[in-house]
Amino acid sequence: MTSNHTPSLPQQIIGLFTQALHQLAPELQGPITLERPRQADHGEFACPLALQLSKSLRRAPRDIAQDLIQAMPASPLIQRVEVAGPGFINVFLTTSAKQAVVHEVLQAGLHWGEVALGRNRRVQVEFVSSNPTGPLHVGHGRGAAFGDSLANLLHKAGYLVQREYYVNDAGRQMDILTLSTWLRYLSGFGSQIAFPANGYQGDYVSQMAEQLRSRFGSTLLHPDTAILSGVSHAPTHSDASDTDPDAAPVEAYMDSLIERAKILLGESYRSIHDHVLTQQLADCRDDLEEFGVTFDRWFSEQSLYDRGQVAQVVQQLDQAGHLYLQDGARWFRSSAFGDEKDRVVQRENGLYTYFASDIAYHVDKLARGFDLIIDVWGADHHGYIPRVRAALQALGLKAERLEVPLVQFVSLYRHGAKVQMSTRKGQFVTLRALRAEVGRDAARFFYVLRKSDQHLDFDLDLATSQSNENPVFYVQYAYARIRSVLHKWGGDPASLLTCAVSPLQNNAEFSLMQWLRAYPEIIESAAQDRAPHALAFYLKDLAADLHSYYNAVPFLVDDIPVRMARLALLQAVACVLQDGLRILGVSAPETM
RNA sequence: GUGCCCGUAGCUCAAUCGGAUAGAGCACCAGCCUUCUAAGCUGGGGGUUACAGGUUCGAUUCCUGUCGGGCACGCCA
Repeated sequence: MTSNHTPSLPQQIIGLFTQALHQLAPELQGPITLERPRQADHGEFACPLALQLSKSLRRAPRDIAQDLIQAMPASPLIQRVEVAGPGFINVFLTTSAKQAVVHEVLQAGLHWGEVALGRNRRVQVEFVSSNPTGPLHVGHGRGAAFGDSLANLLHKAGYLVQREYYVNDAGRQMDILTLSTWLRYLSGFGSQIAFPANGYQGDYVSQMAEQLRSRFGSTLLHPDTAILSGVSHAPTHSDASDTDPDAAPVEAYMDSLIERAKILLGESYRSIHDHVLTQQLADCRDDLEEFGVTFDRWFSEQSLYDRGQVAQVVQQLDQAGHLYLQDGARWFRSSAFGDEKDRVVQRENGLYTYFASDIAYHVDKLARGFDLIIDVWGADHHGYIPRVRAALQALGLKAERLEVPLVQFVSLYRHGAKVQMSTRKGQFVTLRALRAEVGRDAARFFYVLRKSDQHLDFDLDLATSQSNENPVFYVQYAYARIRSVLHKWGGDPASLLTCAVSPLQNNAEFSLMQWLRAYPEIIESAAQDRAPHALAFYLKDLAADLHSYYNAVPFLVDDIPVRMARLALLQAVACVLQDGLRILGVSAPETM
């Protein structure tokens, strides 16, 4: 890790300010920060220290700045410092200090940008965690792209990262999928049972029904009369409107069908259940792998029940006096821990709620010794965070270790109109379909191109057009151009490590060196803020500078020292582009 | 109705945890390939940061209110 050896250049500059501050006002030892000015004529670094001290010292910022400059020790890194604007201290580096970054990058290679933020602390990132009841759609794709990029980013920033997928294999949704598949299977044999309005209607259900038929033949068959015995009538349109598949009669019809299925099928019900679960998980895993996303662990919700962890955690809450009975259900007094109301953990019928198993899940995570637990959730779950925190607090656990970045919804637009999506009816654009249309690279880059908590309008026409409007091509093209030049040159890349960089003197070159210098800072702040989009924007900016340089200056010139220096700079830029794209899950093509 | 998030160029979005003259891309206008990839570059127009107050050296950022949008408010998961 680079920062463990010699102090980085920004750290050295901060050291100079620290000494100056110590001399000027020994009693004030706050953290000193550096900023990167937007404008080149404001120097390489700007320090707002004088502005911040103004209040406590009760003096004009510019006067303080002047004194700080006087107190700063001389340094071979610094050409000059000056007071600017309301009281900024602008730092101008010497030419050699600016150029030194090229060799720093080349020596570090793909390790450039590694920072010690994580200090080898263990972090778990749990993301996607979609119900295995159907194909992943474009909303899950955003969670996958964000979570994976964030995990890469945290790793780069010095954390030990584990990726986990929480499989909701224990709930009613799985029963609904099981029943939906069975009903499709039965209709293949001529059954006339009305398909529930809230059943899963996608083509993949019919495909799984076909699999049941080839695997189990007709052994899962039961006559309609036996199935419908005692089942409430299927709701007609007068009972429930089309727009509300969750209406009570619809739910009751579904529940009674599931109950009959379990009774009639016995052991076979489990076989169907396991078959559809296995199929959906395999499909999900393949889909994500093709998206460049892999998980270290797939954690089964059912396993929490099998090991008795759900019952145990409810018992612990009860013993600690945080539960009470009301209306036949068992409630957790979460309002005592900041939640807006109390929550049920065990229903009147004796079944635990999803909330109960989720408490057990988070207790299990904490017990596994992570210093930081990051749950990437859809923004629609935001109201759920306080109750999980409340439960962990009630159990005396370190709830502050749980962090929940929210990923906002994705709206699809086709021909300027919003596309309606419904998982049950199969009317959604799948992640797989999106990848097929725009490709993995464009999809992954597009997804992280805005803040995760910002609503994302995914323009299918734009994304599927394969046009140069898609910014991923812009960044990849910069990398491919560099590779092309280096290939044409044909020399030994190792020779670039030792060549002199003093010929790098023009503004385009200094600008690129500034960007290279900024990379570790971008990694650190993006990891700290859980903001992969900051890296995406950085790469766009770096690529823009590279393209500009490419058009302004010839590289393969006759002057050997100049040629070598410029190629060294290109190689350094390529390193950062390649590494940044890797973190975002985007390929860095040699040619385009 | 209550809570959370959001409102920045015609469109899609940034803005270094309160910093200097608010920046990119697309679209529009004018230029640049007999030399390393034109999926590129150079220049130009485009803003009361939804609105009104407040906090201070300084506000797109923090606080209050209004307007507008999204989401959530189950013994579903």
